[in-house]
Amino acid sequence: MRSALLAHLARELAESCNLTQAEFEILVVVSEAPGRRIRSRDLSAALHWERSRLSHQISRMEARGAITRAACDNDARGFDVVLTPAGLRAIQTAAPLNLEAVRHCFIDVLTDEQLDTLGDIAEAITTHLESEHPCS
Amino acid sequence: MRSALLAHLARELAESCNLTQAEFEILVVVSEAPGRRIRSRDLSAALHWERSRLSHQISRMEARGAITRAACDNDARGFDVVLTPAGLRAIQTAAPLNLEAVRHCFIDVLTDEQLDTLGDIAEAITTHLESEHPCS
DNA sequence: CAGCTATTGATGACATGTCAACAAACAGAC
DNA sequence: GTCTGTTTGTTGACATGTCATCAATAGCTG
Repeated sequence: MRSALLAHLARELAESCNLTQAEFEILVVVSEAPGRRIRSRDLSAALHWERSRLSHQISRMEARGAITRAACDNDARGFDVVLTPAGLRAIQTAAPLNLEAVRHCFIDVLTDEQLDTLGDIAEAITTHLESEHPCS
Repeated sequence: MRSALLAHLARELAESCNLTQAEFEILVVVSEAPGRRIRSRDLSAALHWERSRLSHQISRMEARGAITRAACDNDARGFDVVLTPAGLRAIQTAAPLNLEAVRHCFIDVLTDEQLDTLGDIAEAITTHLESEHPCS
């Protein structure tokens, strides 16, 4: 169920906006950050991605023109990820469409009660996992 | 939640049995098939995998000695995937461990009521998706 | 049987993710 | 300041997944 749902959402995203799931996630976080810019380190933490994965992905997206790297103020090692106008347009187009898709395929299909229970389930499992694996 | 859970299970699988998620799935289906052999076409259908992906994966697993290709009776195009003794041992070791991990991280954490609801949720969404996307 | 179309796997190009090793910059102890 | 260990991001090798394409075979229709 889970994989079918995610595959469906990813497909819709790709078809309607020409965006990858990964690209979408990055754009969401960057666009929500103050000043529409965020340091690479914080981005990887927000996404729970490895730094290396993020580095590759940023390179690809930079090549496609959705984001750019900008010098970081107080740390010469890092840099800020900044949305280009094109990237901003992309996320502004995609976000409402994706929201609508999620609502249509997920929220609307379930009762309020089921949604509540699902929230409890997610919380229970997450808590349990964290108690077992504090590292990650 | 979902991704953390799956990542946790995959990690346990890898650590305890030296098996990939993909390898595990294949071994499960093959070991459950009559005669512990199954045709490639049917395997890809059972897993909802692309044939190409399966082809690559089978090549890799064949190289590692978990399975072999055997001629198929009534169709010279296809072949049967057969477990080697090593593959059989691997799945027989891994299956109970994985079952235990799932139980520990998932089933035991939830109430019976939550499990019931989760089943309903999965069914509702799956049904809805299929009605929208009959092709897949 | 001959000819056409569908099915089945394989393959190569490419996109993406992980891992280990690395260099540069930071930060604290001295 | 300098040493030392840590953090940050990059890189290259590799594993894996997708896509388009291909060859061989099946199977149907005349």
